[in-house]
Amino acid sequence: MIKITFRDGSIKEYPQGTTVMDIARDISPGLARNALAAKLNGRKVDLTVPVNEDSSIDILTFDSEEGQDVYRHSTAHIMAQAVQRLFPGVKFGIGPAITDGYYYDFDVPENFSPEDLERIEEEMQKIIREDRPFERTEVSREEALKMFGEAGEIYKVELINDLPEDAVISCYRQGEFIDLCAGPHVPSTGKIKSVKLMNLAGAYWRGSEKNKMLQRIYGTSFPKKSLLDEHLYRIEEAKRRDHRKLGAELDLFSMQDEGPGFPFFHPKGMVLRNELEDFWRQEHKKAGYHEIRTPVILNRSLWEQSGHWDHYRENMYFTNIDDLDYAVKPMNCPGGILVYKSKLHSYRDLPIRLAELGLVHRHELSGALHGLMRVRCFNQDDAHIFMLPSQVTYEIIGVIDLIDRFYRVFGFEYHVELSTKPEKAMGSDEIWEMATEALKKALETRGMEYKINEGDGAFYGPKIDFHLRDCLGRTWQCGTIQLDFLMPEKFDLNYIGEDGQKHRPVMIHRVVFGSIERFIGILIEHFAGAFPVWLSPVQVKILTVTDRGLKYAREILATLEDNDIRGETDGRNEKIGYKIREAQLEKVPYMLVIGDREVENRTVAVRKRGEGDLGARDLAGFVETVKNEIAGKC
RNA sequence: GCCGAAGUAGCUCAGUGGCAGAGCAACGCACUCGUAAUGCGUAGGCCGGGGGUUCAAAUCCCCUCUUCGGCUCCA
Repeated sequence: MIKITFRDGSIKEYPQGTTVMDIARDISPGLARNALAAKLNGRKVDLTVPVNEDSSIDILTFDSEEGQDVYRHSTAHIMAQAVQRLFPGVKFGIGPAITDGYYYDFDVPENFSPEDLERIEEEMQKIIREDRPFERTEVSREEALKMFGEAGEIYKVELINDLPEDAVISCYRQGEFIDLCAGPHVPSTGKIKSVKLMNLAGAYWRGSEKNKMLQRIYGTSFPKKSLLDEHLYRIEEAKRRDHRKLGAELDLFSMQDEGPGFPFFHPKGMVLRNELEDFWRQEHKKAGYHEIRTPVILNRSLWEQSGHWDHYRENMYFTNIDDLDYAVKPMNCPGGILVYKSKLHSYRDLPIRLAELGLVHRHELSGALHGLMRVRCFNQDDAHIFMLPSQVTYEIIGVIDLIDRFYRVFGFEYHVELSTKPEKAMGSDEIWEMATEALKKALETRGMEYKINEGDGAFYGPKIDFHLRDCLGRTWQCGTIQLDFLMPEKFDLNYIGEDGQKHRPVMIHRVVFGSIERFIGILIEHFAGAFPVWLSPVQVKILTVTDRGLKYAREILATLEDNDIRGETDGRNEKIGYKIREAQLEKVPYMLVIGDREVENRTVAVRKRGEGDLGARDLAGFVETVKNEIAGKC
């Protein structure tokens, strides 16, 4: 007998050689039905493996991410099989599970069409109905190379050759289809219920543009139709909230052919933007920052000195003035540094926190542009903190607190990642080590959990990234804190210490919103355009029932304006239902319906977005309510 | 930048070689109306741009720009 330890810590005995499936069946028929694969002593395995020694077992179902991965990966194999049936001679790339689905890369002479996807999906249904078992075989490297080599599977051969010496090479077969695969897989193709092919895209073999472009088909699958429907609904919802669509509908901003990647902000977009910036200025003033503004175009020599010329040139724009080379700034730091250097500093002055809503330009690949989320010019809510080495941890914690305060106001949750030295980096390993440790220490002092991203830092220093989560569960990188021991060196920054000697300050680069443009894009999608009152371009819309209400409507508007409430009047000759519908589509938080009754009683009939008709009340009380909501950033 | 798709009225879209269309929006007129679309009428187009094929091009071919979906990159 062998002892099996379950996830909950309970232990049970089984005869040696009992399969994982048998064990699942023994626990409950329901679990056996839902079981997809298992983790045996932490290693993912098929349900068919026999257990020969005391082990811990975790049965994987669709409820866990790992279970979903197995499920989707098996679906990817089914898709590959379908493609092989319909397109003989296809060569296979890779076909992993990804968040919410899977993909498989194919090398086919002709590009797939949307109709092909339908055919492939139908063929997949057929394979599922055939309920073919997934069978695992382990082969030697030679056998594997021979098998895939003879089949002309050049990509698989490349993969096999790149496997480490000691790797166990396994293949999975379902029916006539066999694929190189580490597994595990669901027991049989019939286990897959609802499949859907989502879209089609080109993708380079191994992600390198030096390699051949393969055809990638994305798909997803779920054990229940209702789950698939829910997923499709979420995608629809994301589409419905697309900031590019809402941005046009709500007249916030536009993109023009004359400036690809350079957004145009319209009056209503500017209201939103200015609210964000006002809030930002208030908070930064409170946190001890001083605002500066530095030029957009600066001399080449500055960029050579900062290292951007060597490390960032491909993303920069250049110009020539009076026969001298200039660059359009892609970052604000050199400008901030020049401000610091413009006078002598005492250790008593430090830390100096210089904030700048700086307009930067970066040459992004044309294919990467995406609404406000990926643009070629944007405003960073930047700041550079110059400090004593002894102040580093305290300052970093201060920035973390500031960022935390901001995200709470918008109702965003977030997580933190720490990025370390990249390949293209300046400076010695020792400096990087020191800077990275300082960031870790700040995170740990504040008791924050974090994930490490090896090699993902900026070229001048390691960084902490803040990833916020929107209401659809998507994450966006916004805030970052980057520690920099290098720029102070390059620019020979110093301060006069207690000893009267020059010393080198340490520098932090940090942003909270990241890019104002992108943050606005995120807000649009997060709120589906229905902004909280304090951010709404129009906070109150006054709707007259007949033109007898016009005079009173103007009085109301004046009162709103006196109270710093953004109002608008709709006095057109239209039915009230029509005006309400329009204001509703504009997502205005409050409407005031003004008919004869209101004119007579000097009241306003309030209609609130999302709640409907709230009835009549006096104007002063309504103004108070709205003012309080604005002040409370509701 | 690369692969694929698309670009027709302000918006959403129809129009596959023979007179450029619809709905919504806009404008005009009538209706003075109570919580998500009143009716009638009018106007609106270099069919993204350039070149070519053709008696004839929104439509076929070439180039180019932009957008969209990906790859890649990142705030």
